[in-house]
Amino acid sequence: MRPFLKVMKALSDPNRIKIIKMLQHRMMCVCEIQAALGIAQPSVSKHLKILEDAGLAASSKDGLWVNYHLTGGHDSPYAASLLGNLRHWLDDDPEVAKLIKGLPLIQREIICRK
Amino acid sequence: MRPFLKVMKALSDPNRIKIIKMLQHRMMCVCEIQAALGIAQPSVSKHLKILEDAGLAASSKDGLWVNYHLTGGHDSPYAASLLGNLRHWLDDDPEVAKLIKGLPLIQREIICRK
DNA sequence: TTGATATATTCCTATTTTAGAATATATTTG
DNA sequence: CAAATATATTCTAAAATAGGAATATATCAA
Repeated sequence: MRPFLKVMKALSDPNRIKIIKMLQHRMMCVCEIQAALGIAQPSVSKHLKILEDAGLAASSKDGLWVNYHLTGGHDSPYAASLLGNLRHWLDDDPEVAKLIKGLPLIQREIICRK
Repeated sequence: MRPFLKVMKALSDPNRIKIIKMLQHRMMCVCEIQAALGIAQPSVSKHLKILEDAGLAASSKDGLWVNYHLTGGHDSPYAASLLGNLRHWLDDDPEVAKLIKGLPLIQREIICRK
């Protein structure tokens, strides 16, 4: 039951759903996600940790950056199934659509690096 | 986004999942669910309301009793899909299995009617 | 090594969620 | 109509959640 509930809870927050929808298009580092969502950096890190714990996302370090990407849900059948559904769900949600449309403008070399 | 989140939130609570797993076997009234879960009656009513609002369950009155049953998810594609998955998911969860096994003993004529 | 930068963690606050007691509503029965 | 019963609603307290400020950690560059 626990792993199932973790996936459901992870998918119960709009910012985390937005993160997933963006990661469907490409991997992103924390500061890119922060810029896209317009929320504080620690909030982004915490959301990502919740997605990781649920088996929905994973990360790999690249120097200072930590790149996050979606998993295939190999650990969790629940994660696998929901990630599959979310592949097409919410594509026409206004907020999601706007985010995706603006995604090309979010580039770590421009957004980060003060 | 809102309807999707409603379904996810509705499925983020263990008692509500247990209710769904029981309703897969038969319709139940509030006092039967209360007896099965061992929680207060108002808590059951509130859980049921959340399941209804998400489009996962529906009710019909029969005298003093209110019978709850699962929907086909006709209002919500999210509800439909998740209900389909939950048809087999968590069947071997210990708590769920125990609940289902005890289901035949839960009969409104015996449980309710003081 | 020092300074700068990206990310994670801690701490605190505000909001939401859950649970149950008390109460209200509705329906059946006498 | 009055009593009994099943359910819903309200209210309050406890727990979980989300947010950001402050801080810690880690890596790169000079």
